[in-house]
Amino acid sequence: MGRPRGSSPKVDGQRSIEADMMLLPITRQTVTHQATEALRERILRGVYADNTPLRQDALAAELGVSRIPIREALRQLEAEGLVVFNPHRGAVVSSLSVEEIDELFELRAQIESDLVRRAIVRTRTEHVSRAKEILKAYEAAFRTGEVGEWGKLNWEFHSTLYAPANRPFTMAIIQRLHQQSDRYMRMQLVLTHGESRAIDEHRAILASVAAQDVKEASSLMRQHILNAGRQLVRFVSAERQATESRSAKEQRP
Amino acid sequence: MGRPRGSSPKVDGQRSIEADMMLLPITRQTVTHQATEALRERILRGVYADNTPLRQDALAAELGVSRIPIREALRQLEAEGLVVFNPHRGAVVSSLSVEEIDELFELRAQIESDLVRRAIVRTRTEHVSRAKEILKAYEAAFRTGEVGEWGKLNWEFHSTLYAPANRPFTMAIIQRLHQQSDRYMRMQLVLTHGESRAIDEHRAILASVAAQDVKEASSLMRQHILNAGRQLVRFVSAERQATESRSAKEQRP
DNA sequence: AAATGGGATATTGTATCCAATCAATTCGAA
DNA sequence: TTCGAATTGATTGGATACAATATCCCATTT
Repeated sequence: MGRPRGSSPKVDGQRSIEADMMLLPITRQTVTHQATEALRERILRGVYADNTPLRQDALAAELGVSRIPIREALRQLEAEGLVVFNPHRGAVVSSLSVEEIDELFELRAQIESDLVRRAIVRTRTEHVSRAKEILKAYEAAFRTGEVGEWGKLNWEFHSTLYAPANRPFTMAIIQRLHQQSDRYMRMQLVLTHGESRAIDEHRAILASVAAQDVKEASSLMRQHILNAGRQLVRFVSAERQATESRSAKEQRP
Repeated sequence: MGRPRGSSPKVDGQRSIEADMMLLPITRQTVTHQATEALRERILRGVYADNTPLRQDALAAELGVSRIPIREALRQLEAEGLVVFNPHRGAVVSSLSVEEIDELFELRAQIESDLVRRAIVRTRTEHVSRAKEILKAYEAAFRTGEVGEWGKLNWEFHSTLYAPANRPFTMAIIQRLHQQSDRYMRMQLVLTHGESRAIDEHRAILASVAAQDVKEASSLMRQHILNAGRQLVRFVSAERQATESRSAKEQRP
């Protein structure tokens, strides 16, 4: 599933093509696709923070492409909820209200607790061991403060547990919800040096999954997500309160 | 909402502008936005059926615009799951497998039964009367066979019941799931002249909502959606079986 | 002080051009 | 004949240049 197409070498031409193949093993993707991924990555990693205006020319220059793929990428990210378009005023990185964050986590709790319930009866030992591996990497990233990796590994852990449920449709939706929530979780981790409660919760979840305890696993997952949500809502509220009063002070110094 | 722009006559010149203003009061939308809506509408109404290739040039000519807004619209629809891109081969209208349809309805049942549960305690009489109005229009459209209106009214009915829950995030997701499912329901209605079971179920749901019976409403909603899903899965399975054996016959006559 | 009227700066959209790629068909050889 | 390779035709992917809007800001005017 990894690389779309290994070769199709097309030796025909002259000869430098082979050399190119060596240097760029495979880049078999359209520029639009690459731009979409690059921009999504930057938004998720916080390079472009909330409400950052995304100027087409600047992005095009930055990625070394024309504006066409940039615009298509932005449209796609708009549909994913990561950017918002204002006609003739451009795109900005989307921002979730506290209420939306709260709703987001409640929705996740509902869907994901059901997913783990469905998955657990079909979970094989290889799933568990794979989840265990990911958890190790996750905890390492947590300790070393690599918040960039954190989000990806967190999703990998969760999705590994859900995979046996065989619900591709639901998974796609949940992945987007994870994207949104991880964006703020990452910020929280950076600024608070992270609570390690999530680690314990992950371990407990994995243990109950390994033990095939459907009820327990589902319940733990639900609480895990709701806990994270509550914590995050508190954090974001405080954060916004702070910046708000700060900007108010700037207005009349 | 019919035609995006009657013509774009480009009369520019001197004075016909006033006349245009009279005819088209204000169309304050970007062409990309209009193209997106036009294409989405056509896909949902079955003008472009499953797996129909969507040629950029053809669509551009059809809508009287250039290829750029078409491509951006297609990207957006791709993110909505209505079209699928194949690099260098173009976009085609997406098609759901029977398994995906099944999953889709189970997911809807889960989320929407919860939504109505949350909504019901905040439901006011005006919500109920509005839902009753929509239901009347819905049944009328059902009788007269206006399957185009059907999907829209079905969504309006459901969303009216969910609105008091105040869950914009969840609503956006559910709306997309409705889009996907209505696409196939519409086909079913056309070809089977429609079962009227949905009408009875809708009435029962509305009655339980009006009676503030949380448990009953949630349960009815869940069954309503699962029923529709089961019915649709049967229909689509049979349909695909038929066309499959038909095309097999064509291959060796 | 409020309203008006330009620019300046973006985005939005069109038009053209070219390269890369895929699909189909033709061509050639076993 | 049949299988495989090369050619061709059509389409997408992408760049560039340019025209058109729309918004924001700011100076000017009333």
